[in-house]
Amino acid sequence: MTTTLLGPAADVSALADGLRPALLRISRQLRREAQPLGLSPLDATLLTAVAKREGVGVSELAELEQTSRPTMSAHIKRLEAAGWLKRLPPPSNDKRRFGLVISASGRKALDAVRRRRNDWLEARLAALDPAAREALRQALGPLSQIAGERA
Amino acid sequence: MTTTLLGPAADVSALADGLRPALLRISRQLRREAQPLGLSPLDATLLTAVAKREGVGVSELAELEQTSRPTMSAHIKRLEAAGWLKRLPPPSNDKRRFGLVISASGRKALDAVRRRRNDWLEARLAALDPAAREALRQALGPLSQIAGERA
DNA sequence: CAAAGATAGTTAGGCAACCTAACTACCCCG
DNA sequence: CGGGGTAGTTAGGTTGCCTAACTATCTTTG
Repeated sequence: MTTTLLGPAADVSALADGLRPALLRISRQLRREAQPLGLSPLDATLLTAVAKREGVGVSELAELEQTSRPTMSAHIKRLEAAGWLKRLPPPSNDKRRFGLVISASGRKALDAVRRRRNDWLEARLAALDPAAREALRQALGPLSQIAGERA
Repeated sequence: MTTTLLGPAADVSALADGLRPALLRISRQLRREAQPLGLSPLDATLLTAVAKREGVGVSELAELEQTSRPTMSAHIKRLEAAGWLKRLPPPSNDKRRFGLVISASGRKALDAVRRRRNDWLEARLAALDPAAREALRQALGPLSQIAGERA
């Protein structure tokens, strides 16, 4: 608790300094594990997001995932080419936008990834003792908040 | 606690599924904030690592930071060009390796970044309520462990 | 109701951080 | 002193991200 003597600002600063390298390193590993025959962590995240909001549009999804529209457009193109999601013609009468939905094979790929236990992050989590995992579970809310995740 | 009914494996799996998107999104933001006139989060992390182990070599640093040697080599080159660190001639008699040390201006840049409070992560942390920050503080150890950080 | 402006999505061009393979230069051991 | 290992770099490619600029389609409004 020595840090609190310096006031909340120093406290936050120290926490940020501790979190930054850990987060950078973890995400490096996370992005690295592109299973040759499965979904990358990013793909899985995007498919999950689409599954959660069937019929979402590219722009809306970009905003949810906090990327630019062109970036999301490219991801969608890739995922569509892989057959993991489909574009439905306009849900409204607006001919500019499509509704994105996960395809049957996308859902299958997602389930397969979830069933398989050879994932880097899962392996790391499994290696921790239960108290450490509980601490992470408690931190999940705040982390999501920092990430700016909306329902 | 419903998840625990499915056993520890499902538990870990659910935690991983929750953490993955949050971590990916946070790191996206983190990597984005390249302050035009200061250190990027990556640069700050690397300089700190070098400062913590004066005289470290490129390979050793690569291993510590969990990147390939060429990747680290390139970072070092960039940081050296920016004047933030220096290579000392061999600390031993081994002419293959150099000892890396942070320069005066590197240390100054690091201090300046720490003093400035306009950092993305710090701002996000400051916006959380104290309990959430405490949860993150508790999670810092486990996160560092996942990241494979060594002393 | 047509022109002007706003919005959905794409294309084009670039950058940063990563990787593997292959190379140079050096060390050390038998 | 020759051969195998190690430190570091070079070369070449991938991924994920960005901004600017464009097309096509609404929507507003004078």
